[in-house]
Amino acid sequence: MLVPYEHGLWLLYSYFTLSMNPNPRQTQLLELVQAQGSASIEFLAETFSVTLQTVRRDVQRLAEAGLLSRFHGGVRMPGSTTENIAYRQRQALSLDGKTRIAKAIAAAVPHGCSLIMNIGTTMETVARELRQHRGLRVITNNLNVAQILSDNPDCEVIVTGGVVRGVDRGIVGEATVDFIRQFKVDIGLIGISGIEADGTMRDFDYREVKVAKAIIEHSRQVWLAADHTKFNRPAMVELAHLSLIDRLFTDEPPPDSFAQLLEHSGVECSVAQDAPAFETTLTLVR
Amino acid sequence: MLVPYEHGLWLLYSYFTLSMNPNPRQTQLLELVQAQGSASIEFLAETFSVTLQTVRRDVQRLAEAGLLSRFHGGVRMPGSTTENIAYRQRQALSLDGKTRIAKAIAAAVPHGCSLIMNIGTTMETVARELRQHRGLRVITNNLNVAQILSDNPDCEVIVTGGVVRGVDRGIVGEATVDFIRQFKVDIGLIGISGIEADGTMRDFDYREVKVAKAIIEHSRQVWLAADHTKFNRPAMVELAHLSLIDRLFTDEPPPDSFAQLLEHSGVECSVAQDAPAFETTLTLVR
DNA sequence: GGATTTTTGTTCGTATTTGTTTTTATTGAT
DNA sequence: ATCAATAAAAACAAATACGAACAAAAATCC
Repeated sequence: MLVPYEHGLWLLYSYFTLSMNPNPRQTQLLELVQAQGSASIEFLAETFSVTLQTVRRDVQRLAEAGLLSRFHGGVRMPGSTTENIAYRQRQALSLDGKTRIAKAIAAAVPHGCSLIMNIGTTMETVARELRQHRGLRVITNNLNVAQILSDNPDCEVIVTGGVVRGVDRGIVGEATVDFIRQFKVDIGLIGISGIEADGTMRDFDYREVKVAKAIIEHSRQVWLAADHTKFNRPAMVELAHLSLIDRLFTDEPPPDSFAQLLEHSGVECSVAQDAPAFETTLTLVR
Repeated sequence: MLVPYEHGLWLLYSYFTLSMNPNPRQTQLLELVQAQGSASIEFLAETFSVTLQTVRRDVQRLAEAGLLSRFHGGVRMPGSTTENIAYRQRQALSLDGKTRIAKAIAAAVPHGCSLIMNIGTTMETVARELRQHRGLRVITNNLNVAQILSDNPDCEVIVTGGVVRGVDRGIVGEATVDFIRQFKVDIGLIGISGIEADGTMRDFDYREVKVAKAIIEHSRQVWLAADHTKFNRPAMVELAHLSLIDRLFTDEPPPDSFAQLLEHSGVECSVAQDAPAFETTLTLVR
């Protein structure tokens, strides 16, 4: 089953293969790998007194079921590094557009103001661009943003409390929403998963939507960061209508239908298009 | 290779080229660079007993995936060039002792229990050792700990809300204390700046002391991690007396005066001595 | 018991990784 | 600017690991 994720990436969810009936040896193998962290195929074959081929078959099935990850020569525990890697890689995708948006936002943010920033790779890029700003006060539910900005000694970083989501190091949940409600900041910066043709902003995670709503309520101005892939991209959970947004930052001119909509909704749209020469050298194209 | 022409197609393509399956060596290389901040190609080649070319290949892939940045002659952590050098160096300081303590603590922590961990380089090392644990629930005011443990998909990480301190990415302040007061966990793990001869634990930051006090109050057991440099080390703010501690983990037998004191205070003292930390981390695959 | 399905072992062509050598690129100092 | 020293990339070869196809063994079903 193909499920849209972000930036046009598709995740392959195979529910049927995910459920498997492991035999005793496979169960033991799994436990052994969990105990040791990783193991080579050869070691496993010797341990269970079977052929390399048999171990490979076991390992293949267990890996298909997502119970462990394999590498050339052996297997290791799933998740840990790889999930994070996937996220980092996603961050590297269309980095050029994100960086342009981020630079535009950073240029528009005055020194010494207060911000709220939510999750998403775009926000992390913005954080990177804000490292040179002076006297900022930033509230965020994104651990990566917090980490990046805490490098800036002249920036007060406040993180919301709550449960950390492993995939993107975002903090979601009631505690986060309650925390945000304590403040009223100059600018709320939000990233988003998709904007529909009628101007409805949507996201995939309802908990993150709650956070975003709280941010909108507790910011004097709301700025939206959305690269061109976000236009007309479907997402499940309704967040709010575009009219609640003050400014929109994007990397390419939005489709005509949106242009009218933005004007009608009183949204000031900034298109960060042509990158300066030095930026293009950073383009990640291989 | 090719600049995106049809967007979705390029994304899919780059997703596959960028995705990598790190083998244990690559994972450890990454961890080593993360721990030390940077490393030379030559050092890495010697550490892992492989050719310079092999390291270069590993490094190239990791760099392509955006997991580290390379420079002529070596690699460093990606992104933030303003890495907090002083703190990283402190972490590298007596890393061996810290790792031994961390391994001992990790071995003593049962699967599936709840923890609170406070700030300090030792706690980060403990977090690293806890990545393979299952079913943990960890509350921390240390963003680095949160980051490390959020790699573990089977670990619920809860960060306290509040102002992030730039030097060590610790979160201090009233909000943190209030947050901790909501919980009661199995084990409270605390690191500390110094223990005086009379058994008084002290720290440099009064706000962190408040956090530590809250942790002691809201943990069923309190374990203290303190390497040998902490004994008789003066610090300003009084935290508590040793008698509130249940277990002490250290890397060298404490001075005689402390041995009696510990016995008298009912503290179980575990000395994690000569365990070649580096070797064990490098022999994951057999 | 015999037929059928599943699992395991064997062989072989292919792919991946690693080391070696050669060529090209960077760096720092004349 | 030029040159030597060093690092990185490219090209190739050897070793090793992987997957597919098929045969043998074991388990399951009637």
